[in-house]
Amino acid sequence: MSGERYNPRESEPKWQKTWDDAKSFVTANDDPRECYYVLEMFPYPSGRIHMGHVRNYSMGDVVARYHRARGKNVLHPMGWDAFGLPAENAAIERKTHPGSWTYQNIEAMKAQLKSMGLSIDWTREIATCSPDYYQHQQSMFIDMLEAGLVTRKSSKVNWDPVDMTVLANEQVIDGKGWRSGAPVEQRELTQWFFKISDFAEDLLEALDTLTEWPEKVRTMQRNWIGKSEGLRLLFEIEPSDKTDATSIEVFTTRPDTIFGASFVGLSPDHPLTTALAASNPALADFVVECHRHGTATETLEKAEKQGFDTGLRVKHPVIAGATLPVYVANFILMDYGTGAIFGCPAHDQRDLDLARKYGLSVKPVVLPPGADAASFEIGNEAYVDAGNIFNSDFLDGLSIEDAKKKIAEYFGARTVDGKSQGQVEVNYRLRDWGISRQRYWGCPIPVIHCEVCGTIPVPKKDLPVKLPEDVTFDKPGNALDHHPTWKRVHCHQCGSPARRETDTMDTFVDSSWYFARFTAPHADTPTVPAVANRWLPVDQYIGGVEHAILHLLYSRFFTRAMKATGHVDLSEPFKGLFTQGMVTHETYKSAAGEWVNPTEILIEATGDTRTAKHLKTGAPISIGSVEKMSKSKKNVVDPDEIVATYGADTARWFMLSDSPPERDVQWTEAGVEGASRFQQRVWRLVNEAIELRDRTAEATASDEKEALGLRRIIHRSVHGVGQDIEGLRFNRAVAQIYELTNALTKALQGQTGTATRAAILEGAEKLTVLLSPMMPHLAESCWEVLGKAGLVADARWPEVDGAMLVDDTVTLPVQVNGKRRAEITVAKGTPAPEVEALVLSLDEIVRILEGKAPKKVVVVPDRIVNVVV
RNA sequence: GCGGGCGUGGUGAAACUGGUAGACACAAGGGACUUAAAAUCCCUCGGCUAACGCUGUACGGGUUCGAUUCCCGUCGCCCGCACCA
Repeated sequence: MSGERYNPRESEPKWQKTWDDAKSFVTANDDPRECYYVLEMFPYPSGRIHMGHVRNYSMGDVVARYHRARGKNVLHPMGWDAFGLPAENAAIERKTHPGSWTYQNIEAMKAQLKSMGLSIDWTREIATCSPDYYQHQQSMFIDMLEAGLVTRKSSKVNWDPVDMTVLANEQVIDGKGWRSGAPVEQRELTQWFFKISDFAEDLLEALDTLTEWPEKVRTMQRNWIGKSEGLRLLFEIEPSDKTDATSIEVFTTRPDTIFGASFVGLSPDHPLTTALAASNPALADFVVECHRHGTATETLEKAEKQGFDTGLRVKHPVIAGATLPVYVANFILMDYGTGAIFGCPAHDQRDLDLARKYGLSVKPVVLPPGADAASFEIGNEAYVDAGNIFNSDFLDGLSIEDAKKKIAEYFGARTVDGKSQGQVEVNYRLRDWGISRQRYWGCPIPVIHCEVCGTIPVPKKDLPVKLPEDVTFDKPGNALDHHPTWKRVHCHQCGSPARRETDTMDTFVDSSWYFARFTAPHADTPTVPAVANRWLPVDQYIGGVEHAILHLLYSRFFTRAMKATGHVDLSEPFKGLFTQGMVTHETYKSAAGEWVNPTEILIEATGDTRTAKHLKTGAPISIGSVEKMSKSKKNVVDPDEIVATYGADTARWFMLSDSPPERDVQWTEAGVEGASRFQQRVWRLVNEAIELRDRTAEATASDEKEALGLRRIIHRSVHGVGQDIEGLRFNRAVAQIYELTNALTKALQGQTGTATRAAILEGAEKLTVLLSPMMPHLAESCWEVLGKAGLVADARWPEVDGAMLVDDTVTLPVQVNGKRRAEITVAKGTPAPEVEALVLSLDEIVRILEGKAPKKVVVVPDRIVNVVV
């Protein structure tokens, strides 16, 4: 037995079947033990898993198996984020149905995930494209519609001309569609929206309660919500024949600078601009010009500030008799605040750029600390920092904060057009979540448009509104809309002809509640609240940081909306969040500059230099930088091949070793081989250890002491590995397991006594359990060899003997002036004066002191000694 | 520009609340076993030095008996947001 190498190809499928047959990972909702819910972000069924999945699911599986070993009732499900555009694209390319393509991919990926030996409860598997799932989403949509959490409104939307669909603001990155990469256009469409902005304040404030989330993600969400407090302020328009409007409302966060105002600015999309442009062709041209730049130019920041003088003037609200010009300016956004501002060039860079260009006045009203009020001037840079107000009549001398308060009170007490002139207001950058998508492969929005009754929800008894099967994709655009009959219905209320809504929901809706559905995946209601409330929030959620805003913010909103409609009784879906790093690999290029896959090349190393050549042609290949694995750079490694060659345990182990999980990890051939070697080492160790049982032992004097030392290491490892797994420091857990293995291997070589042999056997057994969350198949094989009953998958995490963690002696480093010169071993807790005396009698210290008395001796008991001379 | 993070050997990295810098692994070099290879085992491995030693955690200062860790400044890299009034 011991001579045989461990063969993962035989053993891994065997144990996977054993777990399946024993239903080892099926979780019962009525299990009374403490619950623990661990979830990895579910995958899009692209057809193949990649190394990023291997890393993600390995981490989740370690957490799941560890907590199961700690005696908890663990929920660890898996499903498929199965709606979305790639299926439609595949349908066009291959003339198949998006559904059949998707389900084939699911089968293929499921087989791959199963080969990884994950402790997943597959009885809870869900696919969001199944009516079993999306009917509940439709049902909740209706609940939310009735609760006033959904609206339909006409708005300017981001239109992706390649995917021919609408995108949410969050899905536009650098002016391009997040998926297609095409420059996004602006269009006016009637859309369905979730009223996420109603929850802006709550979503912002609750971030503080998410203490187990990375600070980075919380910051990103905070910025995205973008809260700003300011003042809505009315400017009176001087009577003019150009307009009937009597006032302009602006939003400002700097009302303290009102005395420095030199113009009022309007967005090119402001209603007043539109009205003025109707009778002013030059202004109309200017607006068109702004739009051209607004969408086509990516580098908005570099675009020059431009303005157009409308000829209107407004009364200066605090300087009697003064008036200000009204400009339309290209940098003012319609969808923030009121779409109008007042410009204070001295203290805002954009305003300053505009003022310099058109010769408007620049009057400083905030004096930097230490500056001289008489001589202070603004050059080409606006002053935006702290200071005291000056040049501002009744605000003079106040701090910015105090001036803001005072001026708000001042305007609050005055009226323009019968309204309060100034109102304190909080603004958010977060917009409502537009969910209409003009696509077939998504969850149908369950409403109809009746000629008589208007837009009304489909009755719940008629759900699901199923997607038609017989669709064609020969025309661009929405196949659902093109379907000859699907959308034609009769109103369930009045019987009049009606039209089904042909928009489907953004796929981010699907992923906003799947974690709740997993708690009762077969229920005939969206959730079973009592069950969901018991499992949720997810204790540990693990996934990529690329979802820091979109998915995580939507899920937080949706959970609140589900709470408002009685489907769950909590607000925050994810208690602990962990964002893992990417998997990277070296890149390779041929002389012709084409990317080459790692499997096609041969690397030769001589000393420290590595060269590569093509496996077949022998042509030289240049080794490039380390990049995220991607198809385009061909630096991908296929998990299937790795599992076939080395086994799943090796792949899992390597993905957990070396790099901290939140950082990127580099996939290397040498690294995998190291992991594979370790697998064999453990196998050999366990097999050799077991032979000790059959041999007679000799008694030696040092035996007891050696055994105790070994047992200390064993217990420290059990303790440390557990701590590291709980803290998700998998790389350190791995390092500790290496140390334990090294110690046991060494002990095995020299052992002679009974006690040491017993300790080695104890170590082999505990090592097996420590290993089981990471290399579960190997651990089962070792468990079997050790002759233990049952499965290690069901074994309890070893108890730590607290006495083994504390040593009764301690070795203190002895420093002289902060440099280590000697060490001294004393009983733990030896008082400082005693230690000092011992240290001063050390040969090394006596030699260095040369008879002189030390200036000072610092003794930190059980830690360190520092002699200062 | 704003916000956040990071900078430690040839490489990935450890170092708990300020207390022996480089655990653990990879790579490299040397040796043992072998007809040979693979596998395995042993040794070396931050820099300078023959050695005693000296020096070293991006760089420059500071606090401290003692700093990878705390503070100030500089440089570099990464990520997010970006005309948000």
